[in-house]
Amino acid sequence: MSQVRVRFAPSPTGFFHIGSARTALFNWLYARHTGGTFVLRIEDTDHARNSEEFLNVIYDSLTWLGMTWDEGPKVGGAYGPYRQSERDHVYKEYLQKLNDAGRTYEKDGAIWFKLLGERYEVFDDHRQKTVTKVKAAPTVIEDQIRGHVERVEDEDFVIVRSDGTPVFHFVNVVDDIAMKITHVIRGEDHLSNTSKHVELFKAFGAPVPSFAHIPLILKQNGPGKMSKRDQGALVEEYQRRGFLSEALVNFLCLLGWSPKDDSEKMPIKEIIERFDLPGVNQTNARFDEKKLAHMNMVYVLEQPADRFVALAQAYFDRQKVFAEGTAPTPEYFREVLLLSQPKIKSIEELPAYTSYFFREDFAYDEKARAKALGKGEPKVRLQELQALLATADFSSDAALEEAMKGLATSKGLGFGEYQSVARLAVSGTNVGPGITGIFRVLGRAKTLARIERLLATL
RNA sequence: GUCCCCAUCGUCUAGCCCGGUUAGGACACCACCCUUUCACGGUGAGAACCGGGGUUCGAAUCCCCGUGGGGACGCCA
Repeated sequence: MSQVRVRFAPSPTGFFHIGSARTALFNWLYARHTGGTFVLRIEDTDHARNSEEFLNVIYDSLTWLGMTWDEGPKVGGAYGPYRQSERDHVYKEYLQKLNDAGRTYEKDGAIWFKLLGERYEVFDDHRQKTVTKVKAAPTVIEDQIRGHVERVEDEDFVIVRSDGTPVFHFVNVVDDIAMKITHVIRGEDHLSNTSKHVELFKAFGAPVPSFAHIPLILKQNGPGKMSKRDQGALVEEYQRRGFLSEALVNFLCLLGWSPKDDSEKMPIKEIIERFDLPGVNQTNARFDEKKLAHMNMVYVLEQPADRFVALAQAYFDRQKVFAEGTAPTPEYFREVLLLSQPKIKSIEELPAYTSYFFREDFAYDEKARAKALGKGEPKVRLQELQALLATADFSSDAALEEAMKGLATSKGLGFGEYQSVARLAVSGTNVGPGITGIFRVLGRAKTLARIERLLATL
């Protein structure tokens, strides 16, 4: 059995698109599933704006998503170089093969690939000009996802531009041959190009790789496929916003592929085991950020404490949440985060969710204030709490809870009577972690000071 | 316009290949429960086989035609 070799071949445009990420992912999954090789090849043939910086966007995103490549830039391999801008000698050599076989000709200074068959002229009313066509037999594509596809490739096409640079169709096929690629897994937008590619493979006398054209990702609002300009289309955006890469990967896997039972959240190991080309759908999938958000929440909730804190720390640093010299101690920061973790859905809501832990001059939310102070005897409740907390045991949530419940019971009131005013006093809001947890993390001094601050306004 | 691909709840999908299901799950939405606020969680509801022909005792499932959606028609990749 021959070893599977797949490749992901992005062009460094400065963006790493969610659709590209999924194409990369399906290639990577297939390589890992089959024990094959995942090759990264940079298609930077015709780009004036082809800088290291743009390449780093690709490397960073792939790395962040956990897709390590076995051959390619940085890691090398037996079939390098892996940047097309460095492979001119290979293209010259292959062009010579085509010349020798009599399958090229020059026209308008460019080199064209000559299809086999009788030529005739016809007026193309879409392009509004007369074109030369070829009476060619249909090209057959046996696609692993689409099945048997036939398409007539009936026009010669340019393979080397008049400025001497080779075009995509040519370099793509040449590199696939030279790099011994066995499976071409790419977006369905390339299906129509495939007949050109197959004809080139045949002209080279090279074995035609197995094709698998995966469905496209459609934009969530409006018509058409998702493009770089669309909201939420860039991988780096999710990275910046503190999404968990495992969540994004898991979500992307489910866009166009299904394990065929009801499994959704799966560790990558399991996805690798279960992923296969025949399981890929044929229908385009609409990107749904709500479902991604849900997947992300599921992953956020189950993060081990250390990783959760590290992710949050990185996010706070990137967002410069704390002004110079105002950062809390790591111990305090950690306590606040662990108190919040079970309550939130994403890393990015953490700064707002925890802001009152890091400042004494927080504002009272108007609605929360009206609600908490609007009924009963808030002032009396606060005074009772003040007295209780002056001597209460702050060492655990349970101890504080017991004390507060005791107070409530002794006054014949519900826990909520104290909870709502206390929450307003210590946080200025009516949402947040359990009140006793807030007390404990804040500590006695801050808690009492905050109650005093609210009391002073009544 | 030509060619290619596709078609199950609003969305992602299972079921289709090998016809017989109360057409299943998840997200979202709604209701209720849990509760110490807010989340989480639990329970429940509503929600789909694009249309028309055919084949068949029987069609989401097989075939054809429409329609709809997507893609490709560059000296871009």
